[in-house]
Amino acid sequence: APESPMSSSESVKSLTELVQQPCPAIETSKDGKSQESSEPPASESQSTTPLPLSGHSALSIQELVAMSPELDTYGITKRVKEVLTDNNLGQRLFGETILGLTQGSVSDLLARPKPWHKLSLKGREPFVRMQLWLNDPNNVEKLMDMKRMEKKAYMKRRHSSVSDSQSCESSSAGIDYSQGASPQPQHQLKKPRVVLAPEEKEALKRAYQQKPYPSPKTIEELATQLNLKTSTVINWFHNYRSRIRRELFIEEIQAGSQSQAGSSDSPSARSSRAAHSSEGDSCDGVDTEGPPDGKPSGPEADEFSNAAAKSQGGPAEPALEAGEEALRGVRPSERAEPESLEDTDDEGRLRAPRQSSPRRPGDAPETLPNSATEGDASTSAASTSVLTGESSYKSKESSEKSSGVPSTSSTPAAGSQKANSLQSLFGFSEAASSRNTRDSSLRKKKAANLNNIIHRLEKAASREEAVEWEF
DNA sequence: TTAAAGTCAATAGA
DNA sequence: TCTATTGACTTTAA
Repeated sequence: APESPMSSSESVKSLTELVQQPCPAIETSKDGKSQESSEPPASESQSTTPLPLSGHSALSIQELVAMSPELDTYGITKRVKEVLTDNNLGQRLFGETILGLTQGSVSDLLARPKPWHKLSLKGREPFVRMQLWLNDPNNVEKLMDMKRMEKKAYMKRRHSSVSDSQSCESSSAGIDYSQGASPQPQHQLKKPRVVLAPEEKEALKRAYQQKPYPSPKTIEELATQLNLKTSTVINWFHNYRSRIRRELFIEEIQAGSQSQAGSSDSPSARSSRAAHSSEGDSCDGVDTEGPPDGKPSGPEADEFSNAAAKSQGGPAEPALEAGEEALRGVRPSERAEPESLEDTDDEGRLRAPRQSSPRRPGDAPETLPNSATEGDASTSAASTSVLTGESSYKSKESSEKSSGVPSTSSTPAAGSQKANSLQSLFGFSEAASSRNTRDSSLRKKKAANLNNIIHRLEKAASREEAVEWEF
């Protein structure tokens, strides 16, 4: 792969400046950086990928990351996207050669960058690499070269394979994933990807709205009713929570950047209600960023759950419990194989439409997803509510959150601090988002924080451990 | 142990 | 082809 190590000595200092240019990439004089000087020093940290790392070799990427000043992740990704598109460079190439990430990861990263302070050391690495790359005056050129080389290699392979078998020596670009492993017994080892049907997703989202952190029991119920593996449901919740969270991050950033105008009203002052953008219900979930220390933020149970509870008469939780109760009987253990139940679906409980998906292999036959156990239809009042959904959406507003929660972080004190840092980082103030659309999401954030606190409290309580809460 | 964070990699769409 | 999405897996923290 290409290398462009800069003289280590300089790297240290230049790095800081390097890494912090917020603006137009490049321009940094061609000076020291970017000269392909040393290269062998594979460097100490083995873990580090032998990527270009634009210059420098004495320092491992981790070290660079560690000493890197705060970076504007959003700005960086924005610039990277520009440069890539302007030069017709693909994410795959960029990701593999510059970041050491796959295309999908790059796409995700560029589309939904998390704010610097929310990133772990590991998570900051790609951003530092991007910044270094942006500052490399020859960045585009190098990538273009890579592209050419790849193409050449591809052609070569193409030809040779024609006559002969296939000597896949991939391009020097390093695209050859050495999938060592066993060549032949590789068949069935791969299990097909599970693809959740829209209805299933909907059901899960609804469940999430009611309970972002479902109990194992609830998870079991969901899995059973949707005829999914428990692990799939668990994974789904994990993924959804984290994705919702990121969604929020960028929403905030964008809100801030576009509403520079206004406002300084405290987040809590929010009032107008606005419809929430996101697709249908999905995004609602909105969690929030958690406390500075990376705490998770709360689920957003807020609007929906509350609303649901209210509209349906009855607190969501209780209802849920009831539902669980009702569903009891379903074995919460291994359900690797879906026990498809013969029982049909009662009224529309949650329908897990089988047909549409390529579904998992060992999956159960076609029957419809069961409704929980038998008597269920009604029994699971809660589950019904959870799964059927209706309830929730509607009356979202019924409850105006108690406003007391300090935005963004679970602790007021920390909250303000955080707000500040956010502002400086992204140039916006939370307050700014008080505008309509953003409004609701911020409200949700607050609610999320509340929920988060509650969640943690419950957790602590269940453990009977002493926890110090600073609110 | 649990949840979050970070990624991979399959796959859907354009 | 390329990018976006997303279920699953791995690593890291608490």
